[in-house]
Amino acid sequence: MTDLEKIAEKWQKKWKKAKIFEVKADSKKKKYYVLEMFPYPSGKLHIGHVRNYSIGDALARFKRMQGFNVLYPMGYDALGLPAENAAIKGKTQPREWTYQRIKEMKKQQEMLGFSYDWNRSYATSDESYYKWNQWLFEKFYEKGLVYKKNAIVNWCDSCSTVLANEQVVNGKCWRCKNEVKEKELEQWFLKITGYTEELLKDLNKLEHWPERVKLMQENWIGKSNGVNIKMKIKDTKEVIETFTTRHDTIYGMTFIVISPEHKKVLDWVKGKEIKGKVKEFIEKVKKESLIERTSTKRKEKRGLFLEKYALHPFTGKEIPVYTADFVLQDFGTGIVQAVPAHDQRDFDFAKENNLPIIVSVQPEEKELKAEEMQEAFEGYGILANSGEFSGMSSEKALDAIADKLEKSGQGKRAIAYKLRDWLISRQRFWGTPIPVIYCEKCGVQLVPEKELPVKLPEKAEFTGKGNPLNSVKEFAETKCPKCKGKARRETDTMDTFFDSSWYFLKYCSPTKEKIFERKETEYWMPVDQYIGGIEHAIMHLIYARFFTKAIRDLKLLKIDEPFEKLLTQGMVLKDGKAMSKSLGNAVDPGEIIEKFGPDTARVFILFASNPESELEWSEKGSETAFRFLNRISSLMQENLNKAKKKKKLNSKKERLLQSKIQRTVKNTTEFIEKLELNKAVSELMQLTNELQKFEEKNSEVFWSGIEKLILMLNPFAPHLSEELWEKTKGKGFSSLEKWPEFDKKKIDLTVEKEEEFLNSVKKDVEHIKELVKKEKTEKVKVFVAPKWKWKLLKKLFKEKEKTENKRIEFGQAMKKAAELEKTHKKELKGFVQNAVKKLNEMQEFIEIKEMEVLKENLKELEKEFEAETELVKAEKSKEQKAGNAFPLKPAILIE
RNA sequence: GCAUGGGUAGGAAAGUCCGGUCAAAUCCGUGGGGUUUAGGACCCCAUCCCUUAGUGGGUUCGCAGGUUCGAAUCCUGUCCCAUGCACCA
Repeated sequence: MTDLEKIAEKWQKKWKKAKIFEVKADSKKKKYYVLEMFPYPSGKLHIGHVRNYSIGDALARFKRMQGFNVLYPMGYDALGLPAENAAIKGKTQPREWTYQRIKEMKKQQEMLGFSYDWNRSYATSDESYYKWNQWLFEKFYEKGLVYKKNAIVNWCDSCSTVLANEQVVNGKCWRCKNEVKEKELEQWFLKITGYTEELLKDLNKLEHWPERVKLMQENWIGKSNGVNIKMKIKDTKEVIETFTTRHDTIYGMTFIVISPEHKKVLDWVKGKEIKGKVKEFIEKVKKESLIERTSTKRKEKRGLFLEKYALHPFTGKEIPVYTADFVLQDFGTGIVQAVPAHDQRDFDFAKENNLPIIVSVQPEEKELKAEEMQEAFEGYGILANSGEFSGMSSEKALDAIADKLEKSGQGKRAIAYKLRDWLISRQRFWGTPIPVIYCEKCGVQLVPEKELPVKLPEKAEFTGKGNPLNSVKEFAETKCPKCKGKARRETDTMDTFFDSSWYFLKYCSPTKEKIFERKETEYWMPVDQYIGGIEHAIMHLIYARFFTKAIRDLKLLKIDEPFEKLLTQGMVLKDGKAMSKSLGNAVDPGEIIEKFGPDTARVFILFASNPESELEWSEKGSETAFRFLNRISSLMQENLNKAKKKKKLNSKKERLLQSKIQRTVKNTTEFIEKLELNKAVSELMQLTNELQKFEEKNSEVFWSGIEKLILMLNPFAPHLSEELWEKTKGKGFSSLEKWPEFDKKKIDLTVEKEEEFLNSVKKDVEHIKELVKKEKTEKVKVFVAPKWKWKLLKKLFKEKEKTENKRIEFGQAMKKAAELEKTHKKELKGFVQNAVKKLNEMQEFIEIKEMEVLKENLKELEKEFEAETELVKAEKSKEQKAGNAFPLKPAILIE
């Protein structure tokens, strides 16, 4: 309601004025760096943004209250296509459009009351930011981490630019979902493959990353251990190399497949009759979009015989060489040994082309016969038809065969990765200009450091065709920095993922003179908690890790990994579907803020679901949150007049409430620490209920509960927290208060457990009653026995069951008592005895004529069954090993 | 196909690591009552099924088995769902 809105505005102003969220590096203080993935400024805040920032702000506020020096910044990933598309559509320029959106977005963020240090904010489209993109590019160039090459690249028609491999999702453009084509172009690459091993290995260091993200990166890197095998081509001096991880099947090789893009293919068919056919085939493959080519739905494999034979390295047999579309150019060597018996793809191809099948690995269960096989056997087994290796297991053969290849110089162990170098050229305007000049005489020249940044022109024409930078003469035409002659500027710009690969470093020290102040940056880094969407699991998160390592190797920083903890938040759904503009089902968070204020929006979104799970949007949900906040508010304000004459009480109820308050403090703290914020809110709701039910609203406990509740509310509903804090205390900021600390001493276990315990006893008694009724007996014996004696008891009574018609059952109350006595020895001295007493008293309620309660009186029984003492001992040590506290339980004997 | 994470009351979502206090927190929804000019809001009670004044009984935590005196919780198998990867040799 407007009330909450007014409060929000009031406190946002106060915070700003008092500058309470501005921070400085201070080596004396413990730091904590909370970071959300910065947004692309599309203008309006999406509900997913609200969720993202509500999580981050809750943590930032929590850590701040715990006494940490908290860095919590916000910025804008402001370069990129949408601005340019807007320019094509309308009369605006990308710059104008972008900064307008940033303004709008920032306003909304401020309305929500996030505790950012706005002083450190920037946009990647600021010249003072992208200057350092260019600077880094040059440093990387000098280090050999940047290179230009002619390559087959992924081309998106609708974005009219190339894409990195990471940006191709299922053969489609990650942004516009258009099908991606192959195109041959000269482009700039970053040598991320120089860090493949480290990127893979260091995943182990990331203990606090979600397993699935690490797994996705691992898969993306795609390491395969295998061998490269050299094979001579018959009647020539040529040697080709195949890569395989299954060299144990080498004797099953019946043909070779080379990828259609491989240079050798055209070489080989030169001047031959099949040339035409082969060329046609290659063209066909190239024209196919990636999605068609890699579809698993298509089973048939297309290929051609190249009229060449390779010689088997061990047997010297002639092996025909084919080219086929199922072999990829850029994995391994682009050539594979085909073993139809043990690889499904090879099997399919062999069947279609009538190629022989040789079984070289036999599974253990049955014997394979080549003629009868319906599918390939891809498992490990025992080698057959494999010369000297026949009879060996696959596992052993892998090593033995690799050894033999290496010794004979016919091959060596090799590792292949799926990860390729990162293509960063983009044929677009609104990106960081690549600081390179092409001179006819001097070739590729870097723009001298002093001349950085290479600025984007103020204006350009956006026709939607080609890169607008090409048509800006002042930009494209330049002089060679070396010979001062006529030269042309690189008009490709950088992939915007370049910008976001190091932006978290810039927040640490917003200086303009350097890329960053080392000392400050090293103080703040690494990011302690990073929060963002799962969609960046590979692209952004692997690039950022790569940059951090590369920057370390430039000796600019000493940090290996940028993000200590990672939380990947779930999506916000409506009717089970992701919300999106294109589906037209997006909820505007602005409406809720207007209706209920920012606190409500935040509490609702945090309470509705665990941050990692998906969140189902509901209209009612925000009302709940709103009511909850109002309830706290009125609970406090209605009783404010009673606060002055606080009474000290010492009733059981009061002690129970005190315990409850402490439990809430403990649980809430732990939940926020684990970022299980929905549970934290639930805890606060429970405490609110308890406080409301508590009758003595003028008591000290009640008010200490209220105070703690208000403080613990700050991370979730900061404005209301401040308002209520001011009302109780008269001054100050709750945001600057100390987070309530759990005080074990204030928990009154005795009282707390009493009821619980009595209930247990009651249950046991009731159980006894029931048994009595069923068994129609009038006599009951209750033994209180350690658990390790149960086995014995059981045996004992099994006998009696037969001979004397007696039964045994086990209760639980005494166990409870015993456990408590053990873990809380001092507080609960004599609890067990009490329990026994209670149990005796309970007899009154049971219509049993005779009931004995005996504690550990089993010695006599043991004597009766002396042979069983060994059993008892064994059970006892087993229990103790398992660390069971004090497994004392009553055994009930019915006679 | 491979990998990971899940399946809990009308809905969302705790509890599962560490078995007994679990017919199972919390929130919504639904029903009843109080307050209110009405609506809303607020407060109280109920909400798996049968039964009672309190109470008692029955059936539940995807499905099927197993371990145990005792299983939502441990073990085995199985089905379903979500996400990611996928002609990677």
